[in-house]
Amino acid sequence: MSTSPIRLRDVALAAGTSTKTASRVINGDARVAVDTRKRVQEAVDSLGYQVDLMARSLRRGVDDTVGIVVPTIGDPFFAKAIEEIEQMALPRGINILVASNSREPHLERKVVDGLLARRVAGLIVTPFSTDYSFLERVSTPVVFLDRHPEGINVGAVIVDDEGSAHRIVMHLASFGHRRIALLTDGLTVKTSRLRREGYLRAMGELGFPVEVELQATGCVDAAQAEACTNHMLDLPVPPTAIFSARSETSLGVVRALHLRGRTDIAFVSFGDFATADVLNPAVTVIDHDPRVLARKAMEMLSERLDGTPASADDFVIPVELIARGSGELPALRAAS
Amino acid sequence: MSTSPIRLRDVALAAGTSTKTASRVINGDARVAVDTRKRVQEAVDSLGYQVDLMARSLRRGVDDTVGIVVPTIGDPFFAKAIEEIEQMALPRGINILVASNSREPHLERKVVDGLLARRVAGLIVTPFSTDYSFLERVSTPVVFLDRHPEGINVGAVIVDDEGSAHRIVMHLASFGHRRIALLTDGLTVKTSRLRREGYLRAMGELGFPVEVELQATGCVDAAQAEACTNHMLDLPVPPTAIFSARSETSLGVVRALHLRGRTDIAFVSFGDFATADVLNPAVTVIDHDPRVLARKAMEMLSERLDGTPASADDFVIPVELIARGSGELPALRAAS
DNA sequence: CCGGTCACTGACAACGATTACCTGATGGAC
DNA sequence: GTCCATCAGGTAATCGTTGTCAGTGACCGG
Repeated sequence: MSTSPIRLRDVALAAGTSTKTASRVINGDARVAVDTRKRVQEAVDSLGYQVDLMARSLRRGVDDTVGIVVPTIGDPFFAKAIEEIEQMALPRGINILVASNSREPHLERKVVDGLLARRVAGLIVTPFSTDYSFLERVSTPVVFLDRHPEGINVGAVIVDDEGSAHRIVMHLASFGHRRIALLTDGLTVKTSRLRREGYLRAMGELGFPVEVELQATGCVDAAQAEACTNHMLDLPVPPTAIFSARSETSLGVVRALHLRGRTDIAFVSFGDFATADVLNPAVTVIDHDPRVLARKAMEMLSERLDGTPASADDFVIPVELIARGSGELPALRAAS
Repeated sequence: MSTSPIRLRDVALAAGTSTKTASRVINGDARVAVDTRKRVQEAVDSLGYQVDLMARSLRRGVDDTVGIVVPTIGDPFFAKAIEEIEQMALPRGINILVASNSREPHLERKVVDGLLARRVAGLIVTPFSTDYSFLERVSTPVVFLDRHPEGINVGAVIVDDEGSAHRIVMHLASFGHRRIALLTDGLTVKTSRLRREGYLRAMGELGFPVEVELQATGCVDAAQAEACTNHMLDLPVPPTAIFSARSETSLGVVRALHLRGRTDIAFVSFGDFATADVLNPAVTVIDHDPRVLARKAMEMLSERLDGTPASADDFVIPVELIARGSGELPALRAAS
């Protein structure tokens, strides 16, 4: 059976002090006589006292937690980001509340509100597609991760989506490709839009025709990406190169290319994934490390939690193009 | 700037009732007159009132949260499990607190205590290697995930580790393999021990020699697994088949085999991974779906939260051997 | 020897919601 | 017409901790 919980007053009683003094010891207040501190400390140890964080948080007005909102927790990208944040929070005694908006715009607001009702000390959010201006009324510090939100101007940690996408297309073009296909998540997602813009700009600059049939802009998961890839390969004139704008969709593309034995088609992925360098050919990617983004986001949030004046500027993480082979395949079957 | 927060008394004032009545409405108490209820409801809506969950939890004694403890959040296996739990918790208005023990036995207790201090309603824990008997003094419902803990007899959702490992070895043996290598995580991890036991039992039953050099029992991550695999391939008489006891280590094995062009070596992975069916040869795995485990764990926890008498029995999830090719490669280079 | 710091300590209220207990009505049964 | 059950709703206590403020000696300079 459960032992009755030990409260601060039990400690105070055992130590022969007031609860206030016991509280002071627990919170490391210097103004406590050495022997009093020792008595309280002993009482704490022998009774096995643990602060009731619920009560503390109510009294203090904030909870020592950071809320994290991502579209899907299971996505390795976000899972790694969450891990990084948790690792940084742990030593500070901060716990993390994880919530997903399940890629549902109508849930985003609710999920964030739920976290705020818990009085989280701070929030790290990967916006999906909601207008986040409602956060302006809130005093809780927020940092956005991977995407800049709509309707509000606060700090976000991002990468140069548009520029990197542009670079990928240029890279493929330098190997002779003209028919370059694009696979993205739905365009309500800001990163998808930006990456597509980079693609379009590059195609325009190169003077390549931009064909609708080479753009699959609604691949929410690997399965859909696989289907879209298959569809493209069945076109009368299929693409000679594919640019997948997300790791998750890349898995689908890889699956389609390998199952159909079309590994002669060039391929670049925006975002690395586990076996990218083991496949044959190994997959060329834009490095897009969630840990790096997460670390920076948590640093920014920590500053705000410590009351440091918050710059609302975005922080852009540099990325790298890692050429592994699949992105350097020549366009053998000459451009149409 | 931030609007002053709306409290229950503001709602009560606006609705012309006492806070108690407002509270009743919010908590769906039937004993409230229809029009009173309506007035309160309107006040809530127009003021945008949100319950302060901190205060509510203090009063109630428990918080509507479920704590999850895993070794590493970034591991896709656990990430998927967490996702599943979150999905189930969301509609019940339950938030989840995620913490990792970072594979550090000395952190396990601390992390769990931290969650308990938060008065979580329940816990789902994947134990690493600590004695969990301290949980017996606690009244918080706990369900263990993937591994049965030491020192305590409560419900756990697991798979038949020993039996499945045994099956894998038998499978490989049926294709002529005798020199079957084993790669596991550290043996302080219970699943590793059990899978190794299954391996040893099968080898014994088959009358195959069990060689120390064919057992790498400390592969904590993919990189180490890769190194161990390379080491084994360099043996005078290398193995003809490899059994990796964990998805994470499988990635390392795959990497080594592919980079060295030794895809003629048979391979079976305990646990599926993203590109397993795309590789050449596609990787044979024991299906070990984190979502299925997580769903069952959350169901068990929900029952306990609802006060249903808790059976402390383990629940064993059935698994399947998915033959994809790599596990069915014959032992061409005849057993020594 | 006195006013003034300084170091330490405790009583009390408050955080915001819920719960135990209580008060008046209302209404139907007898 | 009386009485009890039932319903609506209010009052005050409470959850466990911490901030505010007051207070007690001890010690110091003058």
